[in-house]
Amino acid sequence: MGRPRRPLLDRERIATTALEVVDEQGEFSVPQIAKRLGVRTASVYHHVDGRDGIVELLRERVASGIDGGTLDLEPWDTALVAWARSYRAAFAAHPRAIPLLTTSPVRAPEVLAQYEKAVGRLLDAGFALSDVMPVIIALENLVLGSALDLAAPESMWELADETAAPRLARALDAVPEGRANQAFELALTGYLAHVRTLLDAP
Amino acid sequence: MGRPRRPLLDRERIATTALEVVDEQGEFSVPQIAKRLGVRTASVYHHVDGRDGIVELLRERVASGIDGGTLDLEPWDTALVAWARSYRAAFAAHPRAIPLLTTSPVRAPEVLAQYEKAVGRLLDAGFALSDVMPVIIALENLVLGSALDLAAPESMWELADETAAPRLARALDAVPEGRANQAFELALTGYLAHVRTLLDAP
DNA sequence: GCGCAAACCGAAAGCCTTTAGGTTTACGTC
DNA sequence: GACGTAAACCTAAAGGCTTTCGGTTTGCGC
Repeated sequence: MGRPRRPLLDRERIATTALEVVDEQGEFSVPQIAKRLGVRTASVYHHVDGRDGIVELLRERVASGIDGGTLDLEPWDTALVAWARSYRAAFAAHPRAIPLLTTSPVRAPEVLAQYEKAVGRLLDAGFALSDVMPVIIALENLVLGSALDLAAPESMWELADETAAPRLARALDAVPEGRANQAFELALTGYLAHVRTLLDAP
Repeated sequence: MGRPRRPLLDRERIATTALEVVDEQGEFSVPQIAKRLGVRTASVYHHVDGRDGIVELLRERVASGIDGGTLDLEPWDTALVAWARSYRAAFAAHPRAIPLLTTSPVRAPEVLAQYEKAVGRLLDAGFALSDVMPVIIALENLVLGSALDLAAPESMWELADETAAPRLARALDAVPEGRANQAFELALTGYLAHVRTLLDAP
């Protein structure tokens, strides 16, 4: 067949298709993506650094949904919380992709720029240099941990044997709607309150 | 060859070997485990429900490192924090296994019993029924998020281009030792402080 | 117009997971 | 103690996946 008049593939289309497949199935394979794009498997490898390269593409694509503009809000704590919510929302938009992405943190250039901005906001707010990274890493952990919760099937929270854990069963019944959001907001509130105290006590 | 005089395999040995492989390589395959046990690949399938069954075995094995006794400590908040630390420590003992396990929460019977106990402690402490699960889920998110951080290679935190993110680079330099622990403790402290306030404000 | 590089394809190696069917041994029952 | 059944291992094989290699055609710069 040879080279086509117009390219059939590029990294954008591969990323889009991969995310499509993952959204539907929770996994993906290179042949699956190739088939959807009407192309042979080997061709994909000309644009992407193997399967892991596609995962990295997914990571960047999903992370591009984070609104870095939130970090410009005033005051600094409003900015931090808004950023955390946007961070989590970006993952929440593709729940089935989350397990693939959380294995290593996002390190795409645009996201790194956001980290740089976040560090700046914290330093300007008066945080000690040695406190800044723990504060940010803790936030990242919070976001990723809560994101994983979104990826877990609802059935994980249905009890097989109610009599073995009666109080757990009652507690579960009491929280039907939006449990994931509620847990995230709870942790976020506590986090922020504690972070604020770091400013007063050097 | 036929059936051996003494069984060569059982779920215990499979779990132990799988964890061994994962600790070394960060992944595992059924043929790898079979080879280590001096057995053919197909034999493993007689004891375990496929590859996913082995993952579940790993989840249970790692979770068995959680000390449920911490939940008997007094007062309730001491118990909760000790449980969280033990929970995370169990994962930290096998960092390379974490990505395999965090995709869905631990739901082994013994761990479920711990959840039941945790619910009991919170109810006895006076928490509203509808607050209990969010409090516990948030704790779980905290633990899993921090565990993922342990699994990420250190190189993830080395900056390729320092000039592009000068303040981030400085902040990173200021936290060389035990950043993961520090972030976890920070989030845990904030979490607990906030959870305590739920008791006073109904 | 020519040459080089780009973009696709076919083929194949070497993994992996899983199942099906055979063979020998243990174990409970009569 | 004999016997049938089920357990525990095996060989074999299907079918999937990732990745690489070399071939073919086309676009593009000079």
